[in-house]
Amino acid sequence: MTPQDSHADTAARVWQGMRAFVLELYDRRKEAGDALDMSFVRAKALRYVGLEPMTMRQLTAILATDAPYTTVVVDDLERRGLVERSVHPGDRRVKIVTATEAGKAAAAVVQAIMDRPPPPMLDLDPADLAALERIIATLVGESAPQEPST
Amino acid sequence: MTPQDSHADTAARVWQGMRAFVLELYDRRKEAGDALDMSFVRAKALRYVGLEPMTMRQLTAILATDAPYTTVVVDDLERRGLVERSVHPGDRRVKIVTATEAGKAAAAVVQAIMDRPPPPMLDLDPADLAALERIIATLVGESAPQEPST
DNA sequence: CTCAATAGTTGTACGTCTATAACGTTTGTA
DNA sequence: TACAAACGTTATAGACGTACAACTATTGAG
Repeated sequence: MTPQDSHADTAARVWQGMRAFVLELYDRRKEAGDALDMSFVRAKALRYVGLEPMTMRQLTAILATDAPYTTVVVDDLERRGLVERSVHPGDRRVKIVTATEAGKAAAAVVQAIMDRPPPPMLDLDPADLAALERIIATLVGESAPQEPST
Repeated sequence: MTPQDSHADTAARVWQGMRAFVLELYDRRKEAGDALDMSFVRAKALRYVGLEPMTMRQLTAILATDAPYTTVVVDDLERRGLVERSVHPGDRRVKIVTATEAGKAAAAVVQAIMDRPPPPMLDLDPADLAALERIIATLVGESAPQEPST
């Protein structure tokens, strides 16, 4: 907060702090992968499929990869008995990926690791946490459309 | 905010929202790499070396990789004329990596891309932004020690 | 001086992810 | 019926990152 501190300067500083908090101090991606002995992309795929069955195409979009790699990932998860493929009733071209019971359990493990709030966040006093919740909701809500592509 | 909403539940929800904001909506790592036509790890290395010269060992710690890969990364940056190696005066085992002028310029590009605040953050009203700055400072400040290793 | 420890490099192997082309199957349309 | 489009798979090549072993040069302690 220097004398000439502009709104944009403050925003930049806040953004840097938030990035450091999420990416440097409490990035759980490695931990999630290690817990299931698989790469993070596979764990991420399983996490989403565990929430609800989806098509290969939808999964490809979530993983932000291409179709062939999604095949590889789902092949691997299927070999581990964590997901199953079935044909979409009504369009036999489409495959639906569903988590097995074991898959849902593993997905829940990933979810728990990712969602576990960092200690400093738990240490916030209730008023600050409530304020933060409201502001984060604003940020995320306003971001429905992805960032304009570069 | 359900009737039985606990502090921990709220924190978990806020954490998820913050993660989504940083990692899903405004992850700039790919953009940074593309801008310099190099992998993100190289861009990250350059960004830090651009701030201040450091030893290979320090750079290895920042990149969270091992020494051999740091050698590969610095070799590449050196081949591009973006950094230079020099011997540490006082300990000839140690090499100091310094950004050239071109390297500093490229580092600034990366820095600018990473630090550019997302539009929704700029759209916050000043009071909310100030509150957010204070809370983020608390979170990051309290996080000096890394998360207890798994 | 001797020797263990440190910093960095070289080489190798592997898992992971990206990207592209080609293919079979199925669908919907002309 | 013929044909273009969509969905998923197979195959391949290559960049990227991780991990480990072995090596040189240098330093500092005994």
